[in-house]
Amino acid sequence: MALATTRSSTPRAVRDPADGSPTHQSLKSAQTRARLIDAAIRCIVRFGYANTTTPRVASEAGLSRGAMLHHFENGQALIKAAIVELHEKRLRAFRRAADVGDHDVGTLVHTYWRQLQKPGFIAFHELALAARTHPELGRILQPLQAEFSARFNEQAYALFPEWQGQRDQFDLAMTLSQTMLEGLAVGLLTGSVKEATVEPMLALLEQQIRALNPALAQQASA
Amino acid sequence: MALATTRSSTPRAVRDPADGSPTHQSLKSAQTRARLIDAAIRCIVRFGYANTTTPRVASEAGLSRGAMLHHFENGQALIKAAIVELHEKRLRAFRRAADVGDHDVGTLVHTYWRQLQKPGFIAFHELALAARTHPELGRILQPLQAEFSARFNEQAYALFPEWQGQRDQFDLAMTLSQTMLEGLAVGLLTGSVKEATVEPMLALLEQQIRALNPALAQQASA
DNA sequence: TGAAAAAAACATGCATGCTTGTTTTCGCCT
DNA sequence: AGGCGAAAACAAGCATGCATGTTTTTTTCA
Repeated sequence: MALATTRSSTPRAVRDPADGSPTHQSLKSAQTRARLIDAAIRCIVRFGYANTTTPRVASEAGLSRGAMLHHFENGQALIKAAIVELHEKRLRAFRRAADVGDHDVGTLVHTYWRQLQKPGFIAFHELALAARTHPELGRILQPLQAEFSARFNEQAYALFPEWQGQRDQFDLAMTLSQTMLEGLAVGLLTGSVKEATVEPMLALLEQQIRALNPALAQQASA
Repeated sequence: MALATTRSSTPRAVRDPADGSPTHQSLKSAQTRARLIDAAIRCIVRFGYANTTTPRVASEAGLSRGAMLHHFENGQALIKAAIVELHEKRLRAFRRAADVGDHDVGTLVHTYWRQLQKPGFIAFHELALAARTHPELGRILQPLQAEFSARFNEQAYALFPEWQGQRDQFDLAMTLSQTMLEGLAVGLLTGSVKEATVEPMLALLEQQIRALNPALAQQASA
């Protein structure tokens, strides 16, 4: 997706009638848009961001390219929508994970790890790396990434009473977790890490987190 | 670089006369080839692999596109040469680091970390991620990556008497280091990690490595 | 019937490999 | 020794393919 620097114009959104009742067409339109966004994400995962072209996305969605551009104006608009969708997916998954009653460190680590195994992470990493050399993409991605990071850390901190009053240690543990787990995930993606070493790494991370908090230290580690 | 699936033909290498003495032409040719390879790597770092086109590389090298294709047949041959060059750079850097007399854990961690800060790592990561969706690239990259990994681990194991007889622990420490440091480097690249958190992370890694080896445990950690 | 959705047709730009042309260097041979 | 032919280094142009956005036509449905 070349992400041509075009003026972002008329965001051809679904417009219901004045009374707000969704018409048949507006429903179908929203549904088609969703199908296109999903197709875009699938393409990014399967072919990589660089090879995610408009004809491919359209064909993946089972639509003509013309129909696709009817809904999205240009490729950039579609990518932007896909990013927002991915972001919201991430937030939803985080909320779901936070709702789990069990706040054991090991469970948390494994939950986060499972998140990174999903296709969404691949797509995000593809986009994040592409953004390095594509300012246009960076401008879209950066604020969302910051928002997620802030919300994630804040919520997590509030969720764990064991860390109260040790914000620095907690932040360190969070950064450590993100770094290790994402490093592991990227390593798997690029083949520099073998599948068999994943579990030992998770155990090591868990152990390290416990070591950072005296209140957790006495609990057994795997 | 589209990496068209073309038959790899005549690897137009530099051929000296039978007596092996380098002629003026062969020297200049080798030099030009090196300039092209360097230009390719620079382009990958600056524009990303996907935006590394043959005209860009040629212009970066200060040559015409025709001249470039005279030396490299097609884009793929150039990329392949660039990968090999990067691989050898990595091996050389590793050898240099191993020659340092001081085998302190902290020094080693920082030395490895400094390696990952160099442009070569960016290029390698770009290529590794592109290889995920580009089998052609993967076939080139994979064996070199395996060779480096094996050589790296073997040499490092021989270099540290403190770990003798604890191969499993040692391998774990190596994987941990690679995962953490590469995760950190990628995090910096994609903006998901702040510069300020790097040093604390390195300290944490160092501490964890010491914890894995009783012989190192008594030494002070930062 | 008329507006939105979908499809098709169109025009442009760029990257790729290939081919042709020009200059420089090398080996050889009288 | 010196010039001649071959080959390599370099440059430029050509044709193809594909991705992009724009415009026009057809279909669908309230």
